[in-house]
Amino acid sequence: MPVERVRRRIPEATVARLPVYLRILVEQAGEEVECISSEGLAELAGVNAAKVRKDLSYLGSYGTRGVGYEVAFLVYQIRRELGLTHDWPVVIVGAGNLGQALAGYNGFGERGFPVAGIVDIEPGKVGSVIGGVRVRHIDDLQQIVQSRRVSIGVVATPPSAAQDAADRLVRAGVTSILNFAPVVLAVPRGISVRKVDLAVELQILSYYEQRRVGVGLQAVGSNDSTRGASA
Amino acid sequence: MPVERVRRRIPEATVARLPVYLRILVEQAGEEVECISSEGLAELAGVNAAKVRKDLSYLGSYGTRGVGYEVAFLVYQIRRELGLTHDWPVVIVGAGNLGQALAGYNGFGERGFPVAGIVDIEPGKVGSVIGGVRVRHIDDLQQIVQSRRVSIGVVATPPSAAQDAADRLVRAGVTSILNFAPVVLAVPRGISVRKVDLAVELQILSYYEQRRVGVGLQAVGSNDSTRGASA
DNA sequence: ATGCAGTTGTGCACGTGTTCACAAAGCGGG
DNA sequence: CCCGCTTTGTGAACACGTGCACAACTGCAT
Ligand SMILES: NC(=O)c1ccc[n+]([C@@H]2O[C@H](COP(=O)([O-])OP(=O)(O)OC[C@H]3O[C@@H](n4cnc5c(N)ncnc54)[C@H](O)[C@@H]3O)[C@@H](O)[C@H]2O)c1
Ligand SMILES: NC(=O)c1ccc[n+]([C@@H]2O[C@H](COP(=O)([O-])OP(=O)(O)OC[C@H]3O[C@@H](n4cnc5c(N)ncnc54)[C@H](O)[C@@H]3O)[C@@H](O)[C@H]2O)c1
Repeated sequence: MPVERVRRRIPEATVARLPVYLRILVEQAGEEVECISSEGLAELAGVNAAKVRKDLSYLGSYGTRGVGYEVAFLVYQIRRELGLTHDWPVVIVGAGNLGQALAGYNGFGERGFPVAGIVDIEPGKVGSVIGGVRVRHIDDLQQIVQSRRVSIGVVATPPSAAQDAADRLVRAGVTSILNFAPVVLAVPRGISVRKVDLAVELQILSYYEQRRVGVGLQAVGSNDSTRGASA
Repeated sequence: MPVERVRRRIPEATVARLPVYLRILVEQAGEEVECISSEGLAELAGVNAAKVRKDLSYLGSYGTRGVGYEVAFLVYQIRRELGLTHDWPVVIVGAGNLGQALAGYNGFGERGFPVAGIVDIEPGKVGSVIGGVRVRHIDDLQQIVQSRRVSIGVVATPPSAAQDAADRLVRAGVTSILNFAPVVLAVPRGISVRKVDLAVELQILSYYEQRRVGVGLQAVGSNDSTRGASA
């Protein structure tokens, strides 16, 4: 039979949870667990079991009634759906405090996002080696992106330079951006942007902290991570 | 008239956007802008104008029809609502790559989240000074939390130690946790947890990147940052 | 005064996401 | 081979979030 090609669109909320399931499943596989129920996975992911089943049902009917899901197979399916069947090299712009921490972090490469390069505008930063990658000048950005076929860029510059960094990334050919600078980036249509803003996170905590007058009565919230990606 | 005390509950999605508005408004105030319309603010925040108005309406009716919102006043109101009228000292657990980057980052203190302390379990790490803060042993955690009245803790340990770090934070008296480790933390009811997971962000980008077969037709998505806080 | 241009605040309809509840289906034991 | 136990997959109801559209209101010009 022909491989199904009309990929169903997966709800954004589900896309944001699949990586969490994936990590848990990989961990379970490492512990020789071969099969897991939606209930079990839900427990480990801190979400509702029905949600797990519905999420997984977007991938296809890969469970076995009365039994559960085969861990290894699910891992494969989620990887495939998330596009993790091959590596996605990333380029980091800004070799400061944060950029260095990111470049020196092995977790990225391990998860299929090797650091193809890190660039900075400051000549003084160029040349030093972080996590096995040499810092290069930002003028080399396009060359790095094209030669290494990079489609994901990380912005780790000061806020004032973030838009410039994003512009350069887009011009160099990057189509997805992960932004750590606390600014709203303007990008052309079709470019995906996701933002990680620690100050915002803290301020949200502050809000709930401040309301902690009576008892903790807030909804369990389940840490979903729904944010818009892509434009 | 008595000051209104029955605080309306603000929708989570709105709470997540208020910090963004706040930052923009503070910036505008710095540029001598005294008044801004929902349209103008929406443009800068990259969202719909009606959404801005609805969000702000949860704070009260602080706009002037035909004119807009007074920037300074809005800043004050959002700060008040988010509980940013006073500082929230934070304690960082794990003085590794990331913990050091965080401790050395001034942006936190500037935004009202001074680093009250950073602790590690490794005796070798204890004693060094990062961003003006001396790394202390994790056994001092409770003392730091209580003497400095810390209610927010940051987990920056390896994944395997994250649950332990969270447990210690809770035992020490912290009621909100910002977790950088890629694990789902279990915490008692009433403790707020927010997670920042870079690998998840990259995997979400990967999903949309992979689907980029035809044209970029995905919804604009607007970067909201809605995640569950608190348990 | 009155009119007009501009902008807010919100009712309403719509779309998305969550959860319940249950029929359908697999499995193992007798 | 059938029965009862278990768990999936999903329809339907509900909750939540978004955006349109417009009445209500402000301030200014005449
Ligand atoms: N350090 C943290 O823990 C932390 C936490 C939260 C957010 N952030 C945000 O991350 C960003 C980076 O923070 P940081 O602490 O690494 O800052 P940093 O000042 O240490 O580093 C910024 C680097 O970017 C480089 N740069 C400046 N303009 C550039 C340009 N146009 N192109 C390329 N490179 C350029 C600078 O030379 C510098 O090396 C900031 O926006 C900050 O607000 C950092
Ligand atoms: N470095 C990054 O850029 C980055 C990016 C994304 C996610 N993360 C995550 O952030 C976390 C920290 O990363 P890192 O690169 O700083 O790791 P790291 O290994 O450099 O630092 C971890 C630190 O935690 C300390 N520690 C270990 N167990 C502890 C315990 N029980 N109590 C207190 N301290 C303990 C260690 O001594 C070490 O100093 C990890 O979970 C990692 O997955 C890091």
